[in-house]
Amino acid sequence: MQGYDKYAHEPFAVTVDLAVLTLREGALHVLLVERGQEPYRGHWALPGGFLHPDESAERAARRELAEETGLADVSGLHLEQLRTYSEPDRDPRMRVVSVAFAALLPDPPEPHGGSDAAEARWVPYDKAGPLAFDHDRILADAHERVGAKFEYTCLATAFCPPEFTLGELQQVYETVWGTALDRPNFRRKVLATPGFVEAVPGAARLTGGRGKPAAVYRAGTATALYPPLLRPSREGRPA
Amino acid sequence: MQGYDKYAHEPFAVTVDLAVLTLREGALHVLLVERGQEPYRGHWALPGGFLHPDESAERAARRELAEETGLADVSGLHLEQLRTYSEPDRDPRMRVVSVAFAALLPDPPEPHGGSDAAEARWVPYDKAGPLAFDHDRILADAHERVGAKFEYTCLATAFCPPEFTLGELQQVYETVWGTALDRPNFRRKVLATPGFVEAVPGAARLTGGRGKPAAVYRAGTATALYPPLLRPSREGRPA
DNA sequence: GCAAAAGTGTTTTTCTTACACCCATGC
DNA sequence: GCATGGGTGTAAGAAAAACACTTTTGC
Repeated sequence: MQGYDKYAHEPFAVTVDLAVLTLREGALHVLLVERGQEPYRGHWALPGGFLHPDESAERAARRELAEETGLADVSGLHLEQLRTYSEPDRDPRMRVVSVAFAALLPDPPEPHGGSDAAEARWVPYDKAGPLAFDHDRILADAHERVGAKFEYTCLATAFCPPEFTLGELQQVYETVWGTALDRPNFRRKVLATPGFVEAVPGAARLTGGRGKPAAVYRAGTATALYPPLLRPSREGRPA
Repeated sequence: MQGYDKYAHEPFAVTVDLAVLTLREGALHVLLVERGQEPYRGHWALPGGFLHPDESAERAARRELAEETGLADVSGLHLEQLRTYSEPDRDPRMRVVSVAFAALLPDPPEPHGGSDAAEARWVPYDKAGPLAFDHDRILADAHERVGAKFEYTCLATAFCPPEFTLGELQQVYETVWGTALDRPNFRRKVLATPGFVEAVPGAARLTGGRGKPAAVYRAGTATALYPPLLRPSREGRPA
């Protein structure tokens, strides 16, 4: 941090990139925008943009998220800084350092209409083809991070609407992890963690058209999950 | 990522800040430098510096680490990106976005002599008084991150020299977590995880002057630790 | 009645925890 | 001998995993 003047005149552009994840019809989706200019014109990319002079990366991410999704109320949504991508050649035109975030939304908040000219769209995670820049890696990192945090935090409720059933919460886990979970054990685990969910007294909802109506819950106040709820598959888990 | 020109002329300075941690005489230490100029002249701060035009934040962090510690071989050392601090007012003079890293060294690699003019010194973690800028927070975040990663990765060996005993490895855990662990259980856990440590065949070392010589181990190839080795205290654990 | 989804119970196994105890060394 | 640190054994408890079974709804 000493030697301010030395390289102070080698400025960098600083951007945020957003991996906005949601669940639609039981599948993980990501918000992508189609690039309207070079480089990568016509390719899909993660939404994002430059930091304004007076805002932090977190604020910039929230602003971009609001702009891209058309949502005015993004205050309560989960936004998590992933890491910063700074390879010198990650943008062919100029030196761009990008602070990446993962954002979690309950269901499609709206089909969204971005304020930017470029088209934006929810795309199934698996079909989010080759993206522009290093966005494939950012997206993969976001998925991995979210999956890992599901193990030891109550983050999964961020994918759920204000009121949800345990079956829906379990589907969130199963979709993000890509594995099936045992329902009885999942129930017990969630209910045994104080503050993970809290029951909505009278409510009950019919989920699949058939079957017994399910009890309705709200997200609790707890953030940590102890003991953790570990993913079944050990293979291919990064450090 | 669209709209390159919009704010492209509001450049930011980009720096790296390093929370370099090591264990000396059973206590966690952090590498600090004394600032030779305003602001915070005379205060202690985390080492760091500006990104060069052609290097990534990771490379810059490694370069600064080598410069500050006087170590030529910092290639194998553990360097982990923490997060990026970008509050607009974090530096009173100009807009500086800083990518923070945590670095783990086995013992003092040397008393180190920095190439920079400012004095650098190992300081006990607890006595790392109020630091310049937001470095107190960065340091606390680094400690928390390292402690958390000890639970589910084999990271602790990064604090150990190439050859170490299980008692020494246990001390690493105890020092970073600030809690005592049960020796028999710790042993079993470590040895039950394939690839965490591997025995050095003939070797044995006398650790405390007295007592039975301990078997010597090397770091294994595994990175993940499954099942995890969870910290005993659940209180005050962040999300 | 049947299928589908929610919810309960139980058993087995695995992991954690808390100890008691033995071994090898320096003094 | 005895203090010190390394290493082994074991039994109780907690948690995870597997799976059988009941309940309530729509058709």
